[in-house]
Amino acid sequence: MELANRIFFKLYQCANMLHKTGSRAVQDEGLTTQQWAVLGALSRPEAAQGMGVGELARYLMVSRQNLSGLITRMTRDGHIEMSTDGRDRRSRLIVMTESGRHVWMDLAQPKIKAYYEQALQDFSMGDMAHTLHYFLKLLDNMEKIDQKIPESEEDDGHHGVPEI
Amino acid sequence: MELANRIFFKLYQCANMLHKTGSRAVQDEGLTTQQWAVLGALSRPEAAQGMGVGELARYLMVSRQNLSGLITRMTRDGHIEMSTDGRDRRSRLIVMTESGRHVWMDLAQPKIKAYYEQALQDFSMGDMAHTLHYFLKLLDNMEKIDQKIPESEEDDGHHGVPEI
DNA sequence: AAACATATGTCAACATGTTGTCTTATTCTA
DNA sequence: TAGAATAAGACAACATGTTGACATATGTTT
Repeated sequence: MELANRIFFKLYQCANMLHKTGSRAVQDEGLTTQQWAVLGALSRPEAAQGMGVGELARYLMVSRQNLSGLITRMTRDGHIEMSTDGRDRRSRLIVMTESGRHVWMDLAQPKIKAYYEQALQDFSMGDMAHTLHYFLKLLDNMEKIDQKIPESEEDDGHHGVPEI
Repeated sequence: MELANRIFFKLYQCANMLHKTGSRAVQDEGLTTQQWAVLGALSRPEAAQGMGVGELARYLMVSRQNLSGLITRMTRDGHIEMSTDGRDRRSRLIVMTESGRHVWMDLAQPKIKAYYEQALQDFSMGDMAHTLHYFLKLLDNMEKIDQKIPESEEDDGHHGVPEI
């Protein structure tokens, strides 16, 4: 399994470098790699009405508690705000503010575009398609590992009294 | 750059899942994904004599300050220990302890092997080779981005008086 | 209505990651 | 030898990530 070992070590290094270089690319806008992911998620047409907290946490694949801190900081910075969902009053929708949209579209996007171009230097269209394909496959397998937990069915919350 | 966008978002998700599922795979041994990377680095024949702090930080692509905390915890847990380098007395060599080697070889390795098998489910030998190739290429580009900093040449330290 | 499920908030403890600053040893070099 | 570079340690501030536990409000089902 020497190949497997090298793959995961490189993935680990890639993760560290993405965090470092990605955050550095948008630091002038007061953003980080994670906040960039949040704004990216909220800027999708599918999320035009906003996204619930749990929904966004699942989408980004981070814990609800972790996202909570992110939301606090981004609300403080005026990038996003919460609004209540009319249909389900338990849900609170996270939406981009006008200021957030400006920061994202006008300030961050050019930096991100430049970052992508450098990070994917010498990648052909086919290379990119293959890379994405392997990422999707890897992610799929890791999600299966994640769900393969016998006790406490996948998430938190108290699903009724545990029969003592 | 829609493809680029998807690639980096998947990389971000992969990083989160590697952290989560990897740490969970070795939690019974009291390890985390990062500590697993450290032990993996130290168990290589090239590192038989140990590795310096800065050397290991560069190898793992993390900051010296971050590695410092990791070292403290792993020393506390008895997995590693520091020894002085005879050749360069500024350097301190990080080496695995007997206990650390046991935890790594006998306890963690079987779990890691199983993890690799699940995470690389349905990857052919060729798929793995390609995946590794794209990771290496991506990492190479990100390293170039990292080094492309005009001021404060790449690392910390005081390189003489900065001409006031 | 009562029980259960869902959606979120909050607090805590901990491990990782970054940057910046300052100090102390060494070693290398002009 | 003096100065510069290198290797580490230590501290701080901050952002991210995890898990666990407990509270609260609101839907849904029986």
